[in-house]
Amino acid sequence: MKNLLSNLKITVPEKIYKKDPETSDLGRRILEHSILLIDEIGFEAFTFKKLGQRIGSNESSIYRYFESKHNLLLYLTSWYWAWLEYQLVLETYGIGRAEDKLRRAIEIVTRRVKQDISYTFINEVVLYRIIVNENSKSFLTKEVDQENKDGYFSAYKRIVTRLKDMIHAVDPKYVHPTSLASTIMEGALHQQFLRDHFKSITDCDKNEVTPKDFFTNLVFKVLS
Amino acid sequence: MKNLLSNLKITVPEKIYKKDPETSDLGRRILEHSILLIDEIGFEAFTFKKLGQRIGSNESSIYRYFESKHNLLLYLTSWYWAWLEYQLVLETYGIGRAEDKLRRAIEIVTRRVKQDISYTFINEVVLYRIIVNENSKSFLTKEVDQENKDGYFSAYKRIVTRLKDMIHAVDPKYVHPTSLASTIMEGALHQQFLRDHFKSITDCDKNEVTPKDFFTNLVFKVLS
DNA sequence: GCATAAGTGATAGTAATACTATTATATTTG
DNA sequence: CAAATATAATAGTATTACTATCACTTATGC
Repeated sequence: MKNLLSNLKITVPEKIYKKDPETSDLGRRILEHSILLIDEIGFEAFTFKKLGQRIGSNESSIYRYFESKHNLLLYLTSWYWAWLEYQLVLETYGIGRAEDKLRRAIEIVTRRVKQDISYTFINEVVLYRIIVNENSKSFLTKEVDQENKDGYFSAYKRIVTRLKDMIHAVDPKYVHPTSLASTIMEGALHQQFLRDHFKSITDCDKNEVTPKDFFTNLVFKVLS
Repeated sequence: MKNLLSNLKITVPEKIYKKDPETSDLGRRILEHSILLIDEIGFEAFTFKKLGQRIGSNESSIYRYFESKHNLLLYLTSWYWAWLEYQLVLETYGIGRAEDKLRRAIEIVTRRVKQDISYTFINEVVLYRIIVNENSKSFLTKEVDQENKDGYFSAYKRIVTRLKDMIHAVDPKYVHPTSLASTIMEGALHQQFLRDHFKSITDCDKNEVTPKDFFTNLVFKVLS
């Protein structure tokens, strides 16, 4: 799987960037260090000036790749969801039994990324923390409908749809498979956030419970 | 109930504000119009200067009430959750059967606010839209742990705990009542957002389905 | 090998943001 | 009526989120 992934280029909707950051050394440094810097100081305090200082480059050069820090965030989140979609497709491809397939899928979309898997300039462990903390900010904006039309959220929506199809395969009579799928996706991130900051309103981390355990149990109770 | 509520003052943690906005005419205008303006232009574009122009007052006067727009958002979200907690307590108080009580509670925390109920300067219908669009931004910050210690999120956490207790009363053997409760709370807002902006990844609004229907069905399947 | 284009860095500049400080004036309260 | 408090007006600061220009370097095409 590692080999497969390292040969595949994760595709991000073109309109998100002005110039493809994967095609140059500076672009790759922008991606690598924007992830580290956003993780360190948070998206609100993150600026292109600070990033430029960090990578020994100029603010104006970074603007040649992304027209705003919001678009850079869209790039990072799109990259992550496209990457997760590959994991999901590859790791569930060979599974025949619908129930096993769904069980595996839930594991994939709810697990905390703990290892840098594809060995590129993108550190997936840190990127995952950014997803937990900042993903919602990519769509909770006044521009969401236009950006949705431009296809910026398509990777995320495709994952939800794949999950929905797997839920449907297990129980074709269940009437809310799409909402269940989107609840798992968003809920998993939320539970991860709660276990880091609001332990009193989650069961995760008590008795070794993980978001995977919670959602697996939930889904199969709902479908059985 | 209307009378009860109009006599009760919704209490927001003191440290959130520099001067209690409910104690003066200017303060009340700040609350009233910040809700309307944030709803119109979004939290990112909202500034104290624009709010000042809108209410015929001065930027610096608004800073005497709130030290930043982030704290104003914390005030509004805290107010909403405190208000919702009253609704929850009052509307479930007399219900004896655990199952009926939980059913009612789910309805209360998942329903879209459609009527301005308590007739104050706070428009709850518009405030609810702000909660859907902006609530996550109140805690997805680097300051969350300190602000949590200062009690800024206590009303929200109390609602989750009350819901958890009701879930436990229905099924004491269910092992993840707290995560289920927090999933309902966050998931309801998310489903509302999806039905406004990402219809393809929710079942809500198809065949008259509401977040209440989805979560009621889900919870009672999980607990039965 | 040379011209052209493309990429980068440096600098400057602009409008707006997110505040703080000061002072004058108006209003409330004791 | 005096004292305290609240508000408005103005000014000022550091930073943000960009845009524009120009010089310099490096890659590419013929």
